[in-house]
Amino acid sequence: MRILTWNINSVRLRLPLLKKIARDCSPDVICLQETKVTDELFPADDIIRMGYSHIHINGMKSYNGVAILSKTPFVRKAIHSRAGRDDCRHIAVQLKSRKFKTPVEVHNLYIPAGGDIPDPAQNDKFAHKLEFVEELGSWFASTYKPDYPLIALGDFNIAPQEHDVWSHKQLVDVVSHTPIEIEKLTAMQDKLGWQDAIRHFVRPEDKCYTWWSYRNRDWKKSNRGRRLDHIWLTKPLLPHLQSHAILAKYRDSEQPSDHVPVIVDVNL
DNA sequence: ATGGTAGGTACCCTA
Repeated sequence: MRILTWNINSVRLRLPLLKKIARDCSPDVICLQETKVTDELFPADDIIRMGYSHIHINGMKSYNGVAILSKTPFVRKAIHSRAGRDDCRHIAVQLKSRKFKTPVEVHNLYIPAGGDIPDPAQNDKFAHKLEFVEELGSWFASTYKPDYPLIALGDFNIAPQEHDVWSHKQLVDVVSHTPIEIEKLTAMQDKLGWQDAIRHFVRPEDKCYTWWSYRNRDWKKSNRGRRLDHIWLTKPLLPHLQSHAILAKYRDSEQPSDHVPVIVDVNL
């Protein structure tokens, strides 16, 4: 089973690129963030014609929005509110599995970016981000056991490790890489024993990015990236993890997203 | 130290 996650930054604008990516690497399940569209205006017909006839969406006007597109049917679908808001940042589906008695659950997450000032007292958006991660961690820990087969993926808007950013020293006070966010994300990870599927393949001393700002003249030349997009698995899935890919070449597309797709192959 | 670009929407917000 090939699973792809991508912050698409407008599904309507980037539908042609989504079609190309789907043709190029034929994922079984596609998880999108920042679709920026209401469910009524979601381009479902095009996506069904691409072969993804099972669609679970939760979108709103202008901001946020998540979608899961699948070639195979869902056992169940869910929409979750986080931090007291219905702002379309967390949906989940269950997929049938031959390896496990229970279905495998996929959680598609768009964690708040958190604004510019890394102080929850001064910046409501940063306070919201911290609250979101904390609540999400408690919810996962109280809802599931560590031996349940779960996948959590999406745009986490946090680059936790030193080599998940181009300069640890220069970004230590920049939202996405501050100690407080990393502490919250790591606490969430530890509560359920989540395994970082990408770092399973990429050594901690090797730089690894999934996002390059639009605000650089030449993203490749300056290479000031961050690893904001993640795929996590609970421990029972780890022996079935086959491979990964970070599709950085799509950052060079015409009208690219600032994020690139991330893929894992898991034997389900 | 600053401002750089992109998308959606409605003349400004979020990233």
